[in-house]
Amino acid sequence: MKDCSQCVVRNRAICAGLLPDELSALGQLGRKQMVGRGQTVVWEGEESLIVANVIAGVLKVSMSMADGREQIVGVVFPSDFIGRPFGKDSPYSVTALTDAELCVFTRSAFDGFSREHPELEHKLLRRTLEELDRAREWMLLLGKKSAGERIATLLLEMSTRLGEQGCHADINSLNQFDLPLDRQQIGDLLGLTIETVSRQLTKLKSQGLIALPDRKHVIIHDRSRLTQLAMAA
Amino acid sequence: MKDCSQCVVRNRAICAGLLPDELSALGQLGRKQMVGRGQTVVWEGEESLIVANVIAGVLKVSMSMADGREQIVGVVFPSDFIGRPFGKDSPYSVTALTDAELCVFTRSAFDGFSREHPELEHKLLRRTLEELDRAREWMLLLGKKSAGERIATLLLEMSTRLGEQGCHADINSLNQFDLPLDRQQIGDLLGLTIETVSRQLTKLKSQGLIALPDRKHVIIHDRSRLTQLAMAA
DNA sequence: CGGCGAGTTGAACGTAATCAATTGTCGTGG
DNA sequence: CCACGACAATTGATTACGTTCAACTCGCCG
Repeated sequence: MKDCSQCVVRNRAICAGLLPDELSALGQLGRKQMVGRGQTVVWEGEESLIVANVIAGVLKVSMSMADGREQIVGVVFPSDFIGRPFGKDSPYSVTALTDAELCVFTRSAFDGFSREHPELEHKLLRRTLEELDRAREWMLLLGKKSAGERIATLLLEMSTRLGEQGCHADINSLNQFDLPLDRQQIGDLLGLTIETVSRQLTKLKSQGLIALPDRKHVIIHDRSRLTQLAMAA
Repeated sequence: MKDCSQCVVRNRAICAGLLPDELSALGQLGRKQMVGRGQTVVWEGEESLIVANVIAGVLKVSMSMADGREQIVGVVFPSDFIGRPFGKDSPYSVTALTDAELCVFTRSAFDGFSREHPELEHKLLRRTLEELDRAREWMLLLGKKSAGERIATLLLEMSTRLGEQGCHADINSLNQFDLPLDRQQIGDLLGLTIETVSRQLTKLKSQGLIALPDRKHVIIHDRSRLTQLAMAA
């Protein structure tokens, strides 16, 4: 990779905070890679060969059962880190939900580099702790929330996480976004079927809390009521 | 704390691998604390004041909703690490399921120490990555598995995690253990009600796969069939 | 205009939740 | 040692939520 100093996620990814010479050394190890929507870059159960920073796009992290049932266990956005460092095999797959751009490292090179650069490991630790918090929050959703609560939670979560991306000229952009997931994927993320997802979305629409101009676009009209719905019956 | 060199979890906890002088410096910061069954040492939503290594006993990590619904998002055993470093508030509670013994640090002291000792942070990172793997595995369970599959998975998971504890003279100890959870807690961990937990256990018993001599004790008779049950319909 | 895939809507079903009653277990005190 | 009370667990009957199966609609592209 030529130059990290112009990277669009340089201030938010785990590379942030590295000294200039450290950054250029890391840059030598990485290469940019474009991945198309639907393309899988890490395979569940396979040897963990690569890790990467997400520069652009949205990807899903998923696990599946022998008979094909699939659970999405994470959604990653620009500046997030993907892959499983320090482990022989990857316990999950990573697949692009939109066209995406990655900054890819071989796992062995990254593992070695990070052991020699505590600041990088520290950033990675913080990120992993945050990811664990999110995973546990989602366990609460999957274990205890009703279908309606799940959908409301998803919309709010997507709103904030997509919102963290750019700096927003207007507040409205928080309440208006494109879902990077289709109905099946929403179901796989929430532990519901497409039919239930569809019905719950229709319900929210008919209650006037949201609008759905097209299949991907969401407009949140009543954020506070949606928040109430997300947290209690 | 006097002396880490005699600690029963010294080879397995994150302290393992520290140099002797590092270890004694860390030991100065920690103190042993006994906690009784049912006692909570970290509160969800409160300031994250302490972190700790588990020396003995079993504890649950849990999150709850405004109306009281509770989800257990983790179960921790001796040598495991608890608490939320590098974060103002703890997003979850930690409560003893059995009488337990902890090696407690103030979070601020631990945060500072670990930033100066990359080896410690590295161990913590590996552990956090493993915990994240487990959380995601559990998301698959909560999102996609049937009640029967969940119970089978739990029994196997408990068997192996309790088994990692001691070195076993005989193989049978893997197939025979005491559940540190009551039925309500099993329900809160699996996203089921006590009644469903009870019915599924009774079913496994009547099929001869397991025996339940008393409320806590479990004997696994047919491990392979239980494994099959845990993974597919 | 036709056909295909994604999404929505409807009807019937099934799994687990809920409500309710009973049994079992453990700790305490007679 | 047994009787008692309190709580945990089991079992049964009913309900409800989400799933499943199926038909239909919409938008898009050839």
